[in-house]
Amino acid sequence: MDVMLVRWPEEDARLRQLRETGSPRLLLLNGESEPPESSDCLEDWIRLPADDRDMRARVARLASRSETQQPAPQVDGDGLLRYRGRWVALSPVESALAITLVDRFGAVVGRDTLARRAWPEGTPTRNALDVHMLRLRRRIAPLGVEVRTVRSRGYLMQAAQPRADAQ
Amino acid sequence: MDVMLVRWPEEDARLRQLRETGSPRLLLLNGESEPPESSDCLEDWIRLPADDRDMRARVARLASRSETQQPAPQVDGDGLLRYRGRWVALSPVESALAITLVDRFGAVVGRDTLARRAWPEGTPTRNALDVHMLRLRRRIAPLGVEVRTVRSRGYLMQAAQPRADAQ
DNA sequence: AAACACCGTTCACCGCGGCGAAACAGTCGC
DNA sequence: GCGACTGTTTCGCCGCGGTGAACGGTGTTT
Repeated sequence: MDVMLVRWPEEDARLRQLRETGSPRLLLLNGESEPPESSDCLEDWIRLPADDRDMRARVARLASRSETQQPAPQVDGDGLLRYRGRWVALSPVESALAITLVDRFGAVVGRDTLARRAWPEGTPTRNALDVHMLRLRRRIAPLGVEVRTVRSRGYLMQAAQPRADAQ
Repeated sequence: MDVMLVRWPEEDARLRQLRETGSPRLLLLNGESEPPESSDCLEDWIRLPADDRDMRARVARLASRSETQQPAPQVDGDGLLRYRGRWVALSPVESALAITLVDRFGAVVGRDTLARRAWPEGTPTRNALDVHMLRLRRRIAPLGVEVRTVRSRGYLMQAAQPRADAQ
């Protein structure tokens, strides 16, 4: 993942967004600004004007860290979906769906596969899966994970992409 | 844990030792030295001569990281729950519950497990556990420790986190 | 182009049960 | 007797699973 450069404190809004999505970021401090207090391992800062080698070294270090971080969420035995140090509790049905999606993280999982995992005895209604996918989406959104629809194919879980219409 | 200051590259031997033990460390680069390549979250560096605020900020960040990476409280033989240098006294029942939760710090512990530890002879009532969990929560809150409910699965003890619903 | 079927999203609602929380009461130790 | 500890009752919220319905986009048929 690319390391984002953020002017600080000018681009505070952008910084918050990057923190949400867990993107590695290097803050470029202007003049006499106080360094930020975050202890996040994917955040670093440097004071301008900066030596070019120093900046490259810090960018490289952030990039290395973001690579060694496990990119896929995990669902533990207690129905907790963990991602980047945070977690949310899932309901039993949501767990079954999430386990299947995490298992093929980044790839499409068919609706029939999901339905069989969630209801081995048979799907209740046509709508049931959709509703539970909606609930799962909202539940995991705060973690920066999203479920995308692939029409007539199924669903795909991935790290949340920054919204294009973000304002 | 205290952050160690290391002159670099002069004190290279000492740096290796600190890396071995996992101590948080700040490298003080002399003149034109190349920055080190470690991506360890408990290692940082700064080029001399350095602004005093900048150095304090980096030391504080390393200290914060080293603390949050070993966040498990302890319950001693006298029913004292200790965390980050502070403590609170627990009642016998609360101790039994806290010991079980600390043992699986950060993971879910089932209600039945907790009930068996607290009352080996048999649980008094359904609600007894709830009430004691409520009391334990209030007791340990001042230390920055919280017990989260995972519905229909059990309870989970962890370092108190800023409320996620505040936005 | 208009009509249509298909697919997926979202909302409102219901029944059930787990859990939170307050209030009260009993017990024990100092 | 006072305070800490424990257990019980009661009330009520809210999470969960399921259902029906309204809405909208898409591709196909006429």
